[in-house]
Amino acid sequence: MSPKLICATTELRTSVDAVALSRFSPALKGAGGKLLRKPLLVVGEEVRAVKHPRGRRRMKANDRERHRMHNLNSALDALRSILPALPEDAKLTKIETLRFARNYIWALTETLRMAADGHTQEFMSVASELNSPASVLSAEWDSASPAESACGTSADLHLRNFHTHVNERSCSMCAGDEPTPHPVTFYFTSLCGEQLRNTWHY
DNA sequence: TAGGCCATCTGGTCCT
DNA sequence: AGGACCAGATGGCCTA
Repeated sequence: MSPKLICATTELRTSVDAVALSRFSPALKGAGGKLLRKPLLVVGEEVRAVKHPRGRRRMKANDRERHRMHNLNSALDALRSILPALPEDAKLTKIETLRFARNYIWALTETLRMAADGHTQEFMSVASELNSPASVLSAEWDSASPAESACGTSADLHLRNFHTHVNERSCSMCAGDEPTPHPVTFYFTSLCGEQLRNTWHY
């Protein structure tokens, strides 16, 4: 027998007070169409939760878990906000955000490495030739493996133009190496930092 | 309608 | 004991 739902969502107190049973609750839409799930109060469950320490502990644990996941999502949003702009409607999914960030870091590192290797002039020309990321479909920015993309074996290449230039030179990624911070990176960050920002941030 | 993505709940495990 | 973290389960929404 399913729990009996008693009160309306407007009568809810804090999520700590309520027994959260989102699977039984109607979905609510917030600003921007974001899905809001308010827990419904189930009187029988609440009484049980108040009476039994175990139930109360569970409610607190649920609330903490909810809060933890919200923090995680906030961090992901913060990460999305510093990645190159994409078309308005193309909000990256969680997995896409993480992969894109990894690839983006790798790409920037490669850019700096090229500059550090004495290809400053070429680096500048490559940088100036880069298309706006906003003009690239989001799918092309997402890739499971930067190394795959660099080797041209992945269908969904990201930073296509950039990789083209990298591939023409020696590509450490093709040897299966993980991208590692280059000592000279910091030197060039201070030397060319402004130009990099202008290139990659829109 | 199936599949992808997401939010939430839940129980287990580890740590302080 | 209680909190943090994790993975599995579940159900809602959206889109092709």
